[in-house]
Amino acid sequence: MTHRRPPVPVAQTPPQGVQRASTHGAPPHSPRRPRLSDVAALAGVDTSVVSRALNADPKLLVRPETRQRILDAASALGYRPNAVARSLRRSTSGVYGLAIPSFSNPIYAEIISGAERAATSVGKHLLSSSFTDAKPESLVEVLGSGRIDGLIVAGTTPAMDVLLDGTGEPWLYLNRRSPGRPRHVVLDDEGAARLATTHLLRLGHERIGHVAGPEVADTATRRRSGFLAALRDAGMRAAARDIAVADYTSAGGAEAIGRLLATSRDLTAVFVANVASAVGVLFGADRAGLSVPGDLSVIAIHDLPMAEYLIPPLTTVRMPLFELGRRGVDILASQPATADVDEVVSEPMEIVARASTAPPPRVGAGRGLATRR
Amino acid sequence: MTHRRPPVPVAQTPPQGVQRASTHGAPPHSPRRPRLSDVAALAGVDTSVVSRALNADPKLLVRPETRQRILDAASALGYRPNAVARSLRRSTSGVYGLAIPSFSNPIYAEIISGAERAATSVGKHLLSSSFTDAKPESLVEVLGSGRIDGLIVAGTTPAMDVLLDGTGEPWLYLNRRSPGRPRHVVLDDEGAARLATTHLLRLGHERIGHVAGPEVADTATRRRSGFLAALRDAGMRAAARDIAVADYTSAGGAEAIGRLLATSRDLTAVFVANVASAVGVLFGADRAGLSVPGDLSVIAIHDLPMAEYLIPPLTTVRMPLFELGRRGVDILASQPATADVDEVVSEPMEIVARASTAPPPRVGAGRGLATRR
DNA sequence: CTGAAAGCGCTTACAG
DNA sequence: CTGAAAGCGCTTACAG
Repeated sequence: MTHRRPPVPVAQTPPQGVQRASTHGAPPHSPRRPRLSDVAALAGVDTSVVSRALNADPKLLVRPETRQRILDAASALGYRPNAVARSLRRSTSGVYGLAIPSFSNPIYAEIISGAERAATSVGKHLLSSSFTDAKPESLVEVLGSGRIDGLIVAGTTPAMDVLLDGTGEPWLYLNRRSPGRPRHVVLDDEGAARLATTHLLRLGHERIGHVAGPEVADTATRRRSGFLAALRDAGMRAAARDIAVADYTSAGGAEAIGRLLATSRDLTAVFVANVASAVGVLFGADRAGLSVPGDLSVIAIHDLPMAEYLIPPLTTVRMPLFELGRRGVDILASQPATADVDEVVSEPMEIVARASTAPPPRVGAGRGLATRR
Repeated sequence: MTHRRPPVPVAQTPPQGVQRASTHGAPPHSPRRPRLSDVAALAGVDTSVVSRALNADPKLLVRPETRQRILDAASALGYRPNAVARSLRRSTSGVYGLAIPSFSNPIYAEIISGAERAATSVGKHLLSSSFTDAKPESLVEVLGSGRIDGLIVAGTTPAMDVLLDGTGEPWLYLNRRSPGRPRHVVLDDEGAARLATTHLLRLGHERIGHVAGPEVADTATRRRSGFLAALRDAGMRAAARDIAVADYTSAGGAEAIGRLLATSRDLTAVFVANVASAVGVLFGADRAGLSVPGDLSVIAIHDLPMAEYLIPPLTTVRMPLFELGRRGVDILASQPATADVDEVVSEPMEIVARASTAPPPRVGAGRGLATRR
């Protein structure tokens, strides 16, 4: 029987009772959880044979009837191996960890989903945690504690690659580059931004603004670069006032589009760095009396189930987030902790064209600039 | 794994090599992870003393200088206790698990956040997992494996309370009632629905519809009850055709409001079972040519950061989700696995009044039925 | 074919 | 004040 004690912090020690009363002669109908030795006793064999039989060790030569006796005994007792003991012995836990800043950003949902799928397919568990409360050191501590076999860190956080390296265990940044030795898988955010911007250019837009993500986010930097590069390739350039920095939230997006419209009144389209901001942009445009896409086209990075039901439905660039999570786990499982990893997920990104983008208003038609001035 | 064998007592002191070894060719020599015995050897004391010193065992009487030597040795070696060995010995892992159907539903983000906070404050970790891929049995297996000290199950899933009970470990349903012996903490979904409906009644609405959640969801049932009860209290009743069952998604919400408007043309308000559906309802109303709230008021359960930036901003009932997660962990930590738990989170719910609700259109004014068909 | 033994890295009652 | 010893529940090389 497992002893339930009051939760204690690391330092402790109420002088609790003995773990288990006596060494031998466990009561037959004890509520104690069955162990390997209970199965062995019931089957009349050694624990080592039980272990190998239950683990289907191919090197175990055992009489079919003995094997059956073992399996019967295990199921009669409801035996479930103690994963902790196994982990200690094998020095591998069968668990990968994934850490993100917060679960409230919906893009992580898809990443986790891909990571869980990959973990399942390599026979591991994936357990996730946010570190809003926990300091980065606590993540390092978990990775170094033997509890998990590897850690994926997604999203913007204080850099901790050096600390993580100190554990000797494999870890990986997802969609964020590691400053020191390369240990990351990223999406082609620059390409996605190019794709989005090019979509607007092809529709005929010539004055395109950008609602950017926060400066600290690596993804924001790459998306801004892609935006600028696409304009450059088209022989255009963006003025500094055509870019408003926001923070990947709806509130920030609403505020940023307000600034943009105030300073760059002739914009006919805006490329928004993420979908949450874009919700705010749609709102801000509406509040400013602009019709989307009649007066202003809006496109954003990342798709969401909800995007299709915004007013108007939002054109987005769908990114291979699921695949990103999957690759993360695959690499953890297949590459040594010391290997350099610098990979871009190759799955295609695609424009999900919805109603928020359209050709620019013809000059002189519709609201026209007058509306804004 | 050669690193397990060599008991060579070489004067190994160098703290972990943390340098960015340019791993080209020769794999960098990864020093074996320091164990308790390494610290003991360096400090010149027994492992048992080290253990007690590092764990700040109050019963340990040790000379200050010895204690300091131990702490110095531990930090010189970069010693990090092996949590697996500790778990095996203490038969407690210091980890709680939380399982949900999917991370893509944003309400879980807040629940997880509360649960993580509570776990931190009782000195435990909280690790989360979805079981979209994994079968319920795999959850049971994790709970029964000694890896975690308790499990919280949130959201609609196949019932597995009997299986969970079989592990002897504590578990808890969150916002979902257990069919057998009570082991759940819920929100007052019925009260929230009453609150929302009453809000509409107070605005003067007399024809109120309901976009419900899926029949299988316990929360959906409770919200529908609250809706009906509030109407009843006001001396009204809802016809069956005033309720459209959806599935907690935007797509379902859009579809449901379409059905509702087709059959109950005189509705002036709709109570939507969750916020994702409400996004679809706003969309569907707009598509049907109705203005919100001019023609139709919309209110939904659960608040979201995005709700404020929908068009129009959505009136919601904010639920104490954070507190729900927190209570879950608190109970896991404080109640025995055998205790009955049947609790409603007592923190207040509140109406977040935004622009999607208003008094009903005056008869003869506004769109009128003609607009609809 | 099956068993005995060592040991994974800790913690803790007990002895001195 | 500090150490020796047992043991948490497994796995696995080795022996018979």
